[in-house]
Amino acid sequence: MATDLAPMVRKFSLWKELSADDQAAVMALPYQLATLDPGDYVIRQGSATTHSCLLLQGFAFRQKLAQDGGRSISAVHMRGDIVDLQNSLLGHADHSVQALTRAQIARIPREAVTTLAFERPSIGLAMWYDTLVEASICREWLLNVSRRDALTRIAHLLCEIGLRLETLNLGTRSNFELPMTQDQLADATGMTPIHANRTLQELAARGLISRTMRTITVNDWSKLQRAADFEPGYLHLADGGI
Amino acid sequence: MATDLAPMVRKFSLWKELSADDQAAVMALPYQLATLDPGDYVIRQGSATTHSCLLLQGFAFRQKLAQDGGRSISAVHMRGDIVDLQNSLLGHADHSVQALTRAQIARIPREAVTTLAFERPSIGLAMWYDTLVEASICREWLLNVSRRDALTRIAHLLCEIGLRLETLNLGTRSNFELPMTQDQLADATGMTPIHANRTLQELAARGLISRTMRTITVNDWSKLQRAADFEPGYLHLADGGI
DNA sequence: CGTAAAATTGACTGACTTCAAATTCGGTGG
DNA sequence: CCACCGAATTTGAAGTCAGTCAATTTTACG
Repeated sequence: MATDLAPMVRKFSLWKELSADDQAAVMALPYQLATLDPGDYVIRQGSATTHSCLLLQGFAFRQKLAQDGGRSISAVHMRGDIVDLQNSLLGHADHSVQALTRAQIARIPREAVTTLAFERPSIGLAMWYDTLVEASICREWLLNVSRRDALTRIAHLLCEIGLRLETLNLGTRSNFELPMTQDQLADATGMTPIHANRTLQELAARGLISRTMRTITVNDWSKLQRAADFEPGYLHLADGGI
Repeated sequence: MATDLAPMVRKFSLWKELSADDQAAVMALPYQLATLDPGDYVIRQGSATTHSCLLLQGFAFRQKLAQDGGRSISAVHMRGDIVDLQNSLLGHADHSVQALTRAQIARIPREAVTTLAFERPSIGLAMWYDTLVEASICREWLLNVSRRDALTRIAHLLCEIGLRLETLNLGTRSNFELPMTQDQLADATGMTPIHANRTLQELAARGLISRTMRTITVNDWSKLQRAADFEPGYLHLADGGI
């Protein structure tokens, strides 16, 4: 059997224990592989949705645009994330998803996903759970943008990304490669790229992080966590499942 | 049969057509009624979750607190909203839900909800869809707070609330009673109550709205909509279902 | 190398916040 | 019916965090 969809099984297993049968059923989903370059669209705001996309490699992000061109990045996605469960069940995409880096995805027909979800409740619950965790992260970002100052906002995002990369063995929380530009960092924290740049410098000046271009080294995790007002509960990484 | 849960059927029917059997199954869910005063908690951040709560009457809101006491309101809920599908499937509540006005709720055991969802896929899909629409609204709010100025932010929230009230026959989009204080309005739009107050005055000064205390009259809906950068697609009110 | 994108720097501006006080509203009891 | 009180709203003045504009430097990459 092809094991391309193994990251999906790993993701679901974070939320709910799956039997061997369930795991096999996930891996047996029909799919089409595709490779994306940075900036390529996984789905475009307003278009009809027919597929769910699993991110196999690389990074992606969700974004919405304001009338004046202002951009809001509402999520960053990593290997194993089902980048498009959010949009694909709704009739129309209310936002866009784009590749952040070079990325590989698997496109799965929408009906195959929903059918599987209801044939196998464990899988269905894991999917549902997954969308709820995304919503939880979105609420935390809303708090981040609306009630924290620039330094805290950037620090918070760095904590979240570091921790999530560590969970995927793509780095450690104290040393990782930031997969986004300062422009994107700014759009994810609701500030200008100029100020995002100055805030990164301020974090370094205070000794909380060291950095070279995209590499972030956290000098003292618990100190950064405090400065970031970062409480990882909202990621629901160790909730004990459903 | 008791018809207390009829608002839930109406809500689900927005997302997916339900058979008579399905409708009966929803109404037959076990529940306990409770009445809440303004400020009473439906669920408290951090606590374990055992029930889903349906809002039968009145208004409620979701909130999260920052370390420094700053509050972010991440959703406003109305009659028929399942206020706690978000929290109740996750092990721990990552945010609080409180009554905004005097309110009546029905508490439904979590297992009854999930069991029904998988016994009857139409109902399950409607529930899932409901949580996805909430996530969509959250992303729009994130854009609102992070990339729009104060005037546009407040106008946008007024448009959303007006439209949702109209959908529930609790007013019209051009004339409705705002169910929240200016303090709460400020926490939902990421600004200070002082500035929220001045922004309301500015909206009135520009002739976009008239108001007496909590009553909002929209003088020219399409003008307000333009000023608000309000595109109602994110509410998914007429997607044609799944 | 050469080029475009990304990062960085500097000076200036302004939208929103902060702090402090006054006024109005809504409900309660005399 | 009116006096009272806390909550909500409103007003004013001064301060600041972050935005804007414009230019320079560094980096990635063919």
